[in-house]
Amino acid sequence: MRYPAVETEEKHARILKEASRLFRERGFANVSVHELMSSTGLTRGPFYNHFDSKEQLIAECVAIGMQETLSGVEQHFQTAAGRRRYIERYLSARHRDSPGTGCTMAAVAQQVQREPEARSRFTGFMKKIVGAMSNGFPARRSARREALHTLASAVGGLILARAVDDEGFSLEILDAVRQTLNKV
Amino acid sequence: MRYPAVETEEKHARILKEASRLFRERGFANVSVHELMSSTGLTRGPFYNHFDSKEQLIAECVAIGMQETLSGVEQHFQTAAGRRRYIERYLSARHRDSPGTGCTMAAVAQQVQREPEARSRFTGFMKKIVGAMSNGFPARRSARREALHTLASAVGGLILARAVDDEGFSLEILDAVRQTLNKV
DNA sequence: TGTACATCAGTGAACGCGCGTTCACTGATGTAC
DNA sequence: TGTACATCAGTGAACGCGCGTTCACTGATGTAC
Repeated sequence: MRYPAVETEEKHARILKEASRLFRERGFANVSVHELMSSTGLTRGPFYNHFDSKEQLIAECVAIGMQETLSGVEQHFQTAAGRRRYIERYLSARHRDSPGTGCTMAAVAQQVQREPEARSRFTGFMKKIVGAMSNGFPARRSARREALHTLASAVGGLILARAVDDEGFSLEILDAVRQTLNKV
Repeated sequence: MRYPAVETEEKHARILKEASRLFRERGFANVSVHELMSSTGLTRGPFYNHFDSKEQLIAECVAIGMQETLSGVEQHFQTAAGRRRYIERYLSARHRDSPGTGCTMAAVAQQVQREPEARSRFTGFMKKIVGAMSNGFPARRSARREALHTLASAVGGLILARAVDDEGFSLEILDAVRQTLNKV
């Protein structure tokens, strides 16, 4: 049957939002199209009314997540104090425990290699993020290097803190990276 | 039919070696038991003569890979010069392009979260690696923090360098992390 | 040392399962008159 | 404004596929006598 035109766009947005969360929480391969549609209250069929393929959905979700991070960085890396607060939050237990709403890089960096379209979007946004971060470092000559190193440390620290199954060790990793980055 | 007892152990070792390489290259989920056995020259059946399950094989492979890294760190982090050389090689294009024989942490950190047995082994080895790295930092008070931060930067840098599909940008990431770590 | 036979690492077909994707069908909505 | 009908976002069964795992069977090896 035909459905109200207003609801269609809203459903499309809901699929994207759910997918973006689930992909970050459990990985692309561990979220099925069926589950995704069920959690949006639909059956599996109409997925292909909304998207060409799962691969395309993945690419869109990566772009959406990276845009979120880019916006956050643009907003907070204007000043050294803002940068400090951003890093503080990035390397918190709370961020570690909520990958579904957290940084896309830390969630999908390893999986993105095997998804060409998503990988390309990932790369484009990462360049913009590094550019935005550079503004937060005063020394003009080394700003870009410092930005790249800060990004690698923060992403690496978060990934490792999530990988281990020992809470004390996990917090130690987050603390070590946070303290070192805030000394600069 | 019955097969020579000598060959059995050799086949077991070959499965482990192949799996360890393939898992790092393509991820646990993207290497099937069938493919693994084929590449060892066998059919799929006898996999279960050698291992209880794919899950158990994954855990063993993670342990083997982490042991390799631990040995390397123990060997090279005795002196500041050795540490420098190790980091230089860790953040090289060559290491980036050979995940199959490279660092297990950078290859499986994100997947290990969903494999409890592998995760536990990963955690145990990571503690030992951090301990071994600490010896390479002279300042006794901050050695452990510096070791953790160095590890997070190196792993994060390698993961991000592998994630992007732009060679120039990828090299820039490796260079930035390498230069910053070698300044300390 | 030679013979009889139990052992067990292999073979390869088959199992059930969940996956991404397709498609014939439905019927309230939105439109043309 | 009221009626006739084309539209199309849904439904839900079905597709082929590859997965991890099981199992009845094989026959040279290794062992007991």
